[in-house]
Amino acid sequence: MCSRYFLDDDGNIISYTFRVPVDDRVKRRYNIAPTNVSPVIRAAPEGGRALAMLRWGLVPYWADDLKVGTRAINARSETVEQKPTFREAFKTRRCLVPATGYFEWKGDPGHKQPFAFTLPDRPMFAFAGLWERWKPRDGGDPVETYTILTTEPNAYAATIHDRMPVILAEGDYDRWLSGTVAEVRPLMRPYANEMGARTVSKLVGNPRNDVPEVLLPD
DNA sequence: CCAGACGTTGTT
DNA sequence: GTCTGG
DNA sequence: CCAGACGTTGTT
DNA sequence: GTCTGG
Repeated sequence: MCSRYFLDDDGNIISYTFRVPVDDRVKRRYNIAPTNVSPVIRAAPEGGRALAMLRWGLVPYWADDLKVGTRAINARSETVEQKPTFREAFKTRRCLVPATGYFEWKGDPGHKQPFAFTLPDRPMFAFAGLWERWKPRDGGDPVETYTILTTEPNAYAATIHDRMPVILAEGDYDRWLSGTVAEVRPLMRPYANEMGARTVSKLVGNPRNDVPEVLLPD
């Protein structure tokens, strides 16, 4: 399971834009890749929820550098409570990761075909995520990062891949953000409703290669 | 004891 | 920070 | 987009 | 400096 993307109203892949807090430039992306700063939703200290821009790839607070995060883009829900990298975040720093779809690849190495997954009844939805705050040893600005939980695939996802991201029901958002460990544990399960998957160009998601903005026909 | 890992997936 | 392996 | 690599051989 | 990988 890897990158997510955003669609327009017609279901075509589009770039999405957001303002980077650091320099206020407008960044345009076709796809979210590991290490990209991208939107997540957390419980706000003052109550309610807050959108924030975090870097994809969780870096635990005790890490020596950011490199650890490039490998922690996903966390297995089956082991998240035991793994040193994730267990503290799982207790108190959960987040929602918004998306309109995600890519998955299938096939032999060198001939892998990418597929775009969507939820027919939910134009936008949320993955279950965790976040962390890492402080550089040299006293630089803290860096906030996140990861996406994975689980076993449902019948749809299983046709393409052996894992899938944890997709939350809308009614479970608050529970995921603020519930106890016992309350959120049962939420980490395969998505129960219908999903769609379409083949897309192998160049999708890579802006450097003039990414086509439209899904290819089935 | 101390050094080293701490993770998931397997594409472009 | 904490666990594991040597 | 941006961080990171940029390379090959292989025994003291 | 430029290409690649995430």
